[in-house]
Amino acid sequence: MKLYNSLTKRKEIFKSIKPGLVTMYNCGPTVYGIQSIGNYRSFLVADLLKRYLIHKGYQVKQIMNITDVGHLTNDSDAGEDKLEKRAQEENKDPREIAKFYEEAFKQDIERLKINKADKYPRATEHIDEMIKIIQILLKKGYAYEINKSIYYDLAKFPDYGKLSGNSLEDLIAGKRVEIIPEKKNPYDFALWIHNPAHIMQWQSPWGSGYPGWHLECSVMANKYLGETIDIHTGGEDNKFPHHECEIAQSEAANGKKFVNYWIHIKHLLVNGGKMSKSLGNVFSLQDIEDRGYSLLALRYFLISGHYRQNLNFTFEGLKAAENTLTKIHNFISQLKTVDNEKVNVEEMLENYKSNFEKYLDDDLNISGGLSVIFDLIKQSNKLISDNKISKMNAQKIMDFLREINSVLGVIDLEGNDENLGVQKELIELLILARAEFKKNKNWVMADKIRNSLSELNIQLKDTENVTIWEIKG
RNA sequence: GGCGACAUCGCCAAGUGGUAAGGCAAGGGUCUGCAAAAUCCUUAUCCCCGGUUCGAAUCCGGGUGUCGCCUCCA
Repeated sequence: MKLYNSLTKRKEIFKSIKPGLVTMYNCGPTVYGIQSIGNYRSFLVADLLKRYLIHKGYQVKQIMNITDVGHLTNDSDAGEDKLEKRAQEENKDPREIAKFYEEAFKQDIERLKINKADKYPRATEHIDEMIKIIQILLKKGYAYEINKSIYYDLAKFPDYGKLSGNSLEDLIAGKRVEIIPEKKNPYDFALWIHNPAHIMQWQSPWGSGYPGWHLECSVMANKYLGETIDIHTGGEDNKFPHHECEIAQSEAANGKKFVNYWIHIKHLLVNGGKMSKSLGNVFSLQDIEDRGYSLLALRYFLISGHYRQNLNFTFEGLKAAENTLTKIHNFISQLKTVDNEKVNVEEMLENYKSNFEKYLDDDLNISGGLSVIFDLIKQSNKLISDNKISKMNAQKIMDFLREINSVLGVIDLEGNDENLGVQKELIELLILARAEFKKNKNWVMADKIRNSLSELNIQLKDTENVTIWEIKG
């Protein structure tokens, strides 16, 4: 399988450090508010990648950090901490805020059917390790102390910028770097910040303060996954400076390569432009549901665009995704009812499977992967209408879809079968009654049953032999 | 000002040298008591200009346009 590596800027054959095991670190959320669907796009890509690696037979060890100590809005001491800001607005302790939104995040993940990472370590629970790495960097001469704050001395790390394409000279030339007099060089970033005004404080060898915001990822990746990890994912905005700083910290401290494959996920746009609060186009999962769309449709939408391409969110697009899913689910309902003469379906499925993998192997070519589903549906429908699909064949197709869905997670394979209990039997009883009415050409009663069920959100569909039903989405 | 990405049918989106997958939407037909579903058919020469090549959406150069990052952000 190939993955595009942001570091080398080309697709590379993926090879894990240890055979059969992949270590993956995902930049996770800062829990100072409800996460947007944009955030979830990047988490969904990590999920897709993990699911596919598992499909390929790897064991995947996945860590996603929870940032529960605020980042500064800039590297100066005067920066504002988002968590603290929120805490002040809501008149609460920052820890309360973080806890509340972390919980909300975890619920969202479940609702989006994102498989859980092995661990979601919190930044505030790793302050000791952060202090340790700062001490190592100081000892090795990569950092310096000024006024009880510690800065990274980037002049000592010439590789800085190799990920984003920036160079230190460019950064100065770019003149957006704010000059903070106490730093040796304007681009040096903070490892430890002394600022009595900050609410959250920890003790350190340099007095009380709080850690620089790039440290947590270096520390947690190292602690849970090792000094060199296979894959590191994050939104494209993290590439610079965050990931550059992680590299500088980890590689200087450990003397080893930090990450073999960097995966950066392009941003989700809304109506062709940046998602931003001022434009009022930042949507949460709740917003999506409130407008009557299913989260499964959202998952499909967010997953259906290649991760290295901006995906443009519109409600029109979401509607289209929902329609597409309906088509797949209709096919499954149909599949559950067939029972005709036999034809060998295994070869066909083998073919689709290898196509699916051929696409996904190529840097997660999701569009190609999805097209396999539609090809399968088209071919299967033809076989069904030719009465060539037996119950056993239908089962095999279902098993195939289940396998693919272990990677995609966008198909509801259970459909009507789940959580209905007695209701299910009642519905089928009514369908039976309607069949009698139909046989006697009592269209009034037949339509009455159909319409009444429809009002209860149960859609009947007459196929050639039987009537199938499903819950309306 | 610096760094980077992208530009393919009405919309979304594959395709990285051999004459354009797939989804949505639209139109027409079949099936059906009607409806829904299903199904069949129809719709592009790939932003512009120039070059390389027997041959380019695919490579090179130059335009134009869009988007992102450079300050916390997935």
